[in-house]
Amino acid sequence: MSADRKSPGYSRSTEDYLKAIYELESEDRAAQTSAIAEALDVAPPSVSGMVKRLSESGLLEHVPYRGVQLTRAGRRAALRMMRRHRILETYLTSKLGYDWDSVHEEAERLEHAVSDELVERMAMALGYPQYDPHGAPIPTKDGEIEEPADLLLLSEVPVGQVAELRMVSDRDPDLLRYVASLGLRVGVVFEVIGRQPFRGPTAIRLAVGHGREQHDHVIGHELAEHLSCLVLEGDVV
Amino acid sequence: MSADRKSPGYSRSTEDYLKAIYELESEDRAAQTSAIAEALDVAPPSVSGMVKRLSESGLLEHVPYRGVQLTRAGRRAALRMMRRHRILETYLTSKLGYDWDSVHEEAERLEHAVSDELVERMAMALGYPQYDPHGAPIPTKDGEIEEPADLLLLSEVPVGQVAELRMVSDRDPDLLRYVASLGLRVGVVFEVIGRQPFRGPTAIRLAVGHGREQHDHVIGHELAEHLSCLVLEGDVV
DNA sequence: ACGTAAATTTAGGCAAGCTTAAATTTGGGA
DNA sequence: TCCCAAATTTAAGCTTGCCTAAATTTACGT
Repeated sequence: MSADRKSPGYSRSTEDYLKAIYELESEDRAAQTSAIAEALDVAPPSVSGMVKRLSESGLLEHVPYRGVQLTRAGRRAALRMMRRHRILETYLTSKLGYDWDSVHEEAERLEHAVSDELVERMAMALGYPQYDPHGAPIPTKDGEIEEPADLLLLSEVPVGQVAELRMVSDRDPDLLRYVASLGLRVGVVFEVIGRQPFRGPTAIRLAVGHGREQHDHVIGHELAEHLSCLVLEGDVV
Repeated sequence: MSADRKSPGYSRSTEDYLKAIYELESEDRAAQTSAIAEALDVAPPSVSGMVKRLSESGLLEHVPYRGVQLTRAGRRAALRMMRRHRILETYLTSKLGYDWDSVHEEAERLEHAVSDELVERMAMALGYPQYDPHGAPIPTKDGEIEEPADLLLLSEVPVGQVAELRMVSDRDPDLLRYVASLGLRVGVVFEVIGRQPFRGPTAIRLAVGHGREQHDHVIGHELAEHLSCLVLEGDVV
C-alpha cells in the first residue's frame, strides 16, 4: 500500500556516487570532491560534472568549492543501495559458501542488478538479518539504519579491557583474509593485553575452541584502526 | 588449468546482441538486422552501428545487406550468457521461490552482473541441472549445449498421440502463467484428442493428481506453437 | 596581508549506444 | 526487364560519463 510507488531507475554511476557520498558523510561532515573521486577511482573533474547532474536531480546539495550533502531523496536511495549490498553479502556468505573477504566485489556488481523483490526474497530466506558478515548494520526496507553503537577502534581500547570484535571494513580482501587467519571474526571476544606507544601495535589474547587454549596476537596500529570493538568488562588499572 | 584465461569483459549491450543473435541463428540461418532490432527493441540503424563494432571485435561476421553470423568467439560468449541466464532462472525458481513466469526478467538483468564463480556456485548448489524451469537445455561451462531433441510443436503433434511437454519459451509471462493455470508444466504428459483445421485449436487431455481425474483443454493455434513436445506413444489411426 | 599550493571547477574532447531522417541496396511482381 | 517497396546502411546528432588541460577559488603559512 505504500511500498515502491516510485520506480528507482538510477544509473549505475548514480548509484555508486550516492553510496560513496553516503559513506563519506558517515565519517566526515560533508563529502568533498577529491574524497569522492578517490572512493570511486575517477578524476576530480568527473566528480564535479556528476555532482552537477545529481544536484539538478535533487539527490544532493552542492556548495561550490565546499562539498556535497545528500538530500532526503539522495539518502533514501543511498540506504537502499546499502541494504542491497549488505543483504547480498550476507546471502552469498550464508547460502553460497562465499568467504567474507570475497563477497564485497560480487555484491558491488549485483547491487545494481537485483530487483527489490529479489532483495526481499533473499532477506526472507536469511530470516531478516540485522548485520552483514562484517558486522555492518543492514538498513530496513524503509531506509532506517541502526545507530552505530559506541564502538572503539581496537587501537583505542585500553589495555586490560575485554572486548568483542563487532565490525570490520569489507573493502580490503587481504585485510579480511588476514584477520580471519588470526581467528578473529565478528563476535569473537578477546582481551587487550598490551600496546606499544607511538602508534605501536596492540597485543590481544583470544580463548579459542572448547579446550580454552589461548592465542596471543600482535596487531599493528594500521590494522587495529580497522577493527571496531565493543568493550565488555575488565577495568583498567 | 584451462578455464577462464580470458577475461570476458563485454559491455551489457554487447552481451545482449550476442545472445539475441545466437537465438535468431538457432531458428533462422543468418540473423537479419531487422530481426535483431526487434528482439532488442532498438531501431534498425542502431543495429547496423553495433554490428559494425561487433564484427570489428571479431565476434561476428557481417555480409552487408545480408545478415550476420557469430564467429567462434561470438558463439562462445553467447553460450556463456545462455548458461548464466538459465542457471539463474533455475536458481531463482528452486531456491528463492520464484514462479516460472517471473524469472526471465530478473535473470535478464542478473546475467550481466554475476561472476563466473557465482554462476558455478549456483550450479553446484542445484546439482548441475541440465534444463532450466522452461525445459531449455543449459550449456556447460565449456560452451557445449545439448542438441535439441526432435521435439514437435503441440500444433503439429498428430491427434491420438500421447506426448510430454518439454519446453516453453520463457519470454512471455502471461503465456507462462496461463499455461501453468492449465496444469501444464515441463514433464507433464497428455494426449492430443483433437484439432480443428485451418490453424484451429488443439484439444488435449491431462490425467492429473493421483485420483486420475481427467482434464481436457482446448489450446489455440498460436499458443500451441509455443509448446514443444516429445511424442511418446500411441499410433495414429 | 599576501602569495602560493592545493582543491575545485570550467573547457574541450572522446567513446558507447541510442535516435530520426535520408540515401542506398535488394528483390519480387507486372 | 523495370520499378517500387521493403530492408539496410549512412549521416547527423543526443546523452551519459569519463578524461586531460587550463582557469579559478580557497586556505594556510609567514
